[in-house]
Amino acid sequence: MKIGELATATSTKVETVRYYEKIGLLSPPARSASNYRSYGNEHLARLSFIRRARYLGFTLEAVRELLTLSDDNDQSCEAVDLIATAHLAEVERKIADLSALQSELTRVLGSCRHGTIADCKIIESLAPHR
Amino acid sequence: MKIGELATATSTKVETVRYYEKIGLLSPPARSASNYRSYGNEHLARLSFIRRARYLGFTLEAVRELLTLSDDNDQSCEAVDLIATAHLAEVERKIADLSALQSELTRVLGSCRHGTIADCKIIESLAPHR
DNA sequence: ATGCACCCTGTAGTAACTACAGGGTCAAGC
DNA sequence: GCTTGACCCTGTAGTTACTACAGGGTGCAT
Repeated sequence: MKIGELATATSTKVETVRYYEKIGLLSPPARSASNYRSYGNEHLARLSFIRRARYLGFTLEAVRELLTLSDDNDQSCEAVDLIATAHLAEVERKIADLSALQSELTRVLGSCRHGTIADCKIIESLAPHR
Repeated sequence: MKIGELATATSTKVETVRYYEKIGLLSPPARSASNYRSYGNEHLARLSFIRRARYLGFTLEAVRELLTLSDDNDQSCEAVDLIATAHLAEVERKIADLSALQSELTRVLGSCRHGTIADCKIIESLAPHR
């Protein structure tokens, strides 16, 4: 299959597929006589894996590790568990941060009396003279 | 005050202060005889504003708009309200996304039986053969 | 006079793509 | 037989918001 087909099959942009190849995440496929990339099903599976992991928010570095691990069927999946657990912790930290932000923004917005800038509470709370 | 003092007073790195000047967020200060930047209190106030807005997650582009608005005391603060409301919506969208992610990661992790990669549910759920 | 902390400019690196520019290839339709 | 359009190729530069040098100058204390 050609790069465009692989891309649409995995909801990826063509440029992104080439990018993954460039950084060594996707192995270089065979080439046609006219130098077009020619992918097989193993590429489709690997790219699907990458896209799903990315969708779950794993960094490309984490994806790289997960791919290496998934290639070795005999290894314990402890390492996989570790990566996923660390990622979950990170996600939970971000949620906590954003929730704090949400409260603060809500508070700031709630104080807006829709007057002029001169007595705008939003601007005021951005430049605390404390 | 010199750049280092301004930086520590606002918990900013010296490089970041120079960066803000380069992109036109902070006006170029006077220079000493030896070409050192020399800041006044208005710079301190402006940089504090920038840092607080950044801390609240506003993009530099939003900060730029907020600064322009805050310079015009007579304008209605409707525009400010709009920017902050849009940002709050964005924050809430991110929280929702991350919460969905959290559930999915928790689910994936919960299915791990700590065996070998061959039957690792985490890896499996990353490469769905559906 | 020598060390050290600070300052200067300018460039390149980070993550994960995305968007060209400037070309080549292939199949269909006239 | 020729053109049109959709696809493919490489390589480079842009995005966000900084951060990290490299290679120099300045100011003050010992």
